[in-house]
Amino acid sequence: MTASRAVNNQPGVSDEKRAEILRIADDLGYVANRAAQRLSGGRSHVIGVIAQLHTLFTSELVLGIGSAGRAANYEMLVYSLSDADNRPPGPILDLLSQIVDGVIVILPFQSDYLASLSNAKLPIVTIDEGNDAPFPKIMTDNYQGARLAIEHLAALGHRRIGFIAGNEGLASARDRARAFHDMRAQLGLDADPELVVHGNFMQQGGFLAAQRLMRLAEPPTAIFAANDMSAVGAMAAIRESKRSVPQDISLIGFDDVSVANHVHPALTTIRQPLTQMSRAAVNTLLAMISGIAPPAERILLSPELVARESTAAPPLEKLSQKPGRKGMTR
Amino acid sequence: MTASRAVNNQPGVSDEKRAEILRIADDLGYVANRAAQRLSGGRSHVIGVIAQLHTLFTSELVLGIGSAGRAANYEMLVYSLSDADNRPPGPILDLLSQIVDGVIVILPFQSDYLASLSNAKLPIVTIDEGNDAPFPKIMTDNYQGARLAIEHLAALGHRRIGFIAGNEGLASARDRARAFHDMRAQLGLDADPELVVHGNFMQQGGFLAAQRLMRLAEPPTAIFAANDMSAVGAMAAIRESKRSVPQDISLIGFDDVSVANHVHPALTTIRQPLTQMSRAAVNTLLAMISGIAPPAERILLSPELVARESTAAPPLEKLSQKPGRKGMTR
DNA sequence: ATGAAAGCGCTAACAA
DNA sequence: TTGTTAGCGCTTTCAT
Repeated sequence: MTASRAVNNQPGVSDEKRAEILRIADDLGYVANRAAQRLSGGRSHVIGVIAQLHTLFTSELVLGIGSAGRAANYEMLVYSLSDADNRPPGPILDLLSQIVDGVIVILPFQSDYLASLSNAKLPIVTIDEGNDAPFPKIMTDNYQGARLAIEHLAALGHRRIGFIAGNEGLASARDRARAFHDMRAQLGLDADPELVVHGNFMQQGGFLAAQRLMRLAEPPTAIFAANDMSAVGAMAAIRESKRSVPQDISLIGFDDVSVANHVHPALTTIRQPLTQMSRAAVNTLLAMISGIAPPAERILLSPELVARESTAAPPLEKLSQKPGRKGMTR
Repeated sequence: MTASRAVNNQPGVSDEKRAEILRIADDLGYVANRAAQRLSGGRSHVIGVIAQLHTLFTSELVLGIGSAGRAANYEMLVYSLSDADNRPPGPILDLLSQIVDGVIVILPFQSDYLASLSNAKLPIVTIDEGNDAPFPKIMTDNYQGARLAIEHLAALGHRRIGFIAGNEGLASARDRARAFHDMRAQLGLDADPELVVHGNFMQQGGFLAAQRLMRLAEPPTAIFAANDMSAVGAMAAIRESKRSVPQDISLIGFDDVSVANHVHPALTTIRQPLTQMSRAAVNTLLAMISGIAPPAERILLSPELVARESTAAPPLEKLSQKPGRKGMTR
């Protein structure tokens, strides 16, 4: 009836009638039934998010998507993937598609998720990965970010830089590793293979990794951790080895998750533009929902160096191996 | 038609017909439309969760609810409250009620949330607060937990114990504070009011609070932080003051969030039985959905002391002020 | 044991 | 500009 048009701001209703209808609707405390809207082929004005809520980075991203959505008058519902969840995403998408107009997928650690996503009949945008998937992908330029990190350390005078790698299943981790190796070669830094250790993007992995670096015959003077949580773990291991950050060892992370700024010393890191990412994801998705072709197959956002307290010049006695300086005590 | 009965395991279908229907359904890749189920007055087998995803504790609880739900063949959808969200919960519940069979609310920092929740026409269970709300509440015995913490410290020999309080708007924080004061009096511990400092359940608040404690003319030999995140912040402040945990200062937290075990030294803490809590919440909710009256208006779960590395006996020279011992150097 | 009819709240396509 | 009709996928209730 006319009421539907009025409530949905659609043309073809006289101003008086519209005002009257809205008044009555308000009096009645009318709330649109989104499920019914969707069932009858319309739009529910709800977007779905599929995410693994295990990391701070993901939670913050979800929060950002929520705000961005709300700003566009869209509600958000989250489907939380459990860590051990190996079920195919098909049924989940089926469930969501009954309610939401489109889905933003923050890719989980387990890859191969994309394959089954591809034949969904719902607008989808992915965040943080999915190189060869048939829908738009929002990501930070991880390669460029890692370059910034190494350049920062090199500019401070570090030549022997350790690297705590991330989860190899993730493209983001691979890009950061690639940049590390490239920059190391390019800048002529110490290429000792022992300086590269495995991590898993989590605190504990960072701790173990840094422990190994600290036990090296000649430990690095700086460490680049592939994400902030690893860096926080690394910080504990460095302290445990009776060294201090940044006096003895400089430490830089990646993400700029909120803890980075609350840890002590505050962590120097590469900021992923979370707000921009969530906004870009929402905008792209809404465009697709409106039938507009996605603006770009891949949106690459620029990371940024946030210099805080955990990086400094290396200790003087290690500054260089130039003859004549070696052995200086201070 | 008969198909509905067959799919829903309802009586009144011959075994052959049922088998045939299920086979065909499977062939067709049939997936029930939950929205339609709900629209027509049935059950969607989806539960909703309203939560603020800002703290690790909340995220872990949500994950737990998801598993518990899945175990009972229920899916879960999360509505994420943004931190600055002051909108009344009414519309959110309206939205959710179109999709889910019941809602678990993890109460956000802003209180007064309950009032508007009360006239919902949907089964609701709250976690962690809501003393005088008209629905079941699941919570840990915070008072008892805080008692365990103080008793642990006292048993190690501490007499001068600092307390980093939590967000006063939360009943859980108030209960823990109350227990601290009661136990202090009961055990005859040092009652210096300067030993109690404000916190906000977050890392940064804990850091600031511990800083104040460390600057006291006579700092405490042990600190009880009202939650783990505060404790992690406090640990940084203690270190910054050139003291070490637990040699100089013992530290105990509350929650047993996953980082507690990954921090170094690993944090002694009071464990909230997260799995039990989420299971209890889900079970209670499912019972209500089935029309069974909730088993209890309030389910109180028992916390548990998890002794790790951050607590120890106080330094010998501070052990007591008994004449004749004072001034001992070791 | 099976099926037919009606309706949940909406929107699309059409008629007036 | 307004209203009517049909149908989205289900679960009732009431026949058969």
